[in-house]
Amino acid sequence: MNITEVAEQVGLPPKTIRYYEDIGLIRPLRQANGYRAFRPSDLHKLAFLGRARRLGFSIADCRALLALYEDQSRASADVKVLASQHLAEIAIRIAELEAMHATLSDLVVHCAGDQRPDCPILHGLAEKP
Amino acid sequence: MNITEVAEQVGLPPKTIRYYEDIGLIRPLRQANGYRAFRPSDLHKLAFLGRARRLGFSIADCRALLALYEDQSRASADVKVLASQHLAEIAIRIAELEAMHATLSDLVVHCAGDQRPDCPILHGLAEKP
DNA sequence: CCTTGACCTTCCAGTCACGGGAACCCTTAT
DNA sequence: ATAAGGGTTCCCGTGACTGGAAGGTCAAGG
Repeated sequence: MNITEVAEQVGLPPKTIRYYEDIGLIRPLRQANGYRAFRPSDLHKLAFLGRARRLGFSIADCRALLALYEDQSRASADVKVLASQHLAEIAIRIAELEAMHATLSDLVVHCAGDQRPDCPILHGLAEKP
Repeated sequence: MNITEVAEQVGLPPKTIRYYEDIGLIRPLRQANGYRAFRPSDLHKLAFLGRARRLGFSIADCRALLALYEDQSRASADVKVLASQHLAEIAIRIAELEAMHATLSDLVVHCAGDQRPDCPILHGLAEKP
């Protein structure tokens, strides 16, 4: 199975798969012609990585999660700590974005949006503390 | 007024101020010794930029907003379009993060977080569609 | 006058997680 | 034999800075 087909199966671009090999997240074998030879375990890891990335985990987190995934003697507590920290970061980012949204929404609502130059949005950006 | 004091007044690091000059957002004058000479208008622009950035506008957006801010014959409609688009992007990012949060939260809740290796979080990352 | 320390300057490298594109090799079909 | 469509490596660019090195400037103290 060549890289493009693997890419389709796991839902990651070929470039990303090569990059993941570069940084040591996967270590596929090689065929005689130099092409990568992906084992089922490589496919599983890639799919795992794809799902973790889609949940917003950083590459560093993914590396740690993958190590836990591979380690049959892991403690689920270790996984839960990682995931909980990430969950907290997501919550913070949501709160920050909601604050931005509220402030900007306020400004936008009060802007006439016509041909006149007077604009509460620019006023807000220029003058508020 | 030297760059550090300006930085404190407008709430941006000196490095960022130099960077903003680099990319042409501000054009402070120079003193005889080569130090930057900031006019009040430079301070206003920097404060404006700081607030726009804190609302999540990209540098490209900030450049456009600054141009509108400087243009006395602008139409507030142009500002409103920019701000509304950004608002929509913020909303999308919030939705994405909330989806991640919901999924991950589900996984975390079902994880015992003890010394045993069995972990629903890893199961979820490994097996779900 | 000299030095010290705290400024300022420019420039280069690194961040994060890839994506684009060049230059070249391999396989398959015509 | 060649053309199309894989694959490979390698290098550069992204956004918005941040850190750090090398060197110029300034005010105060001995």
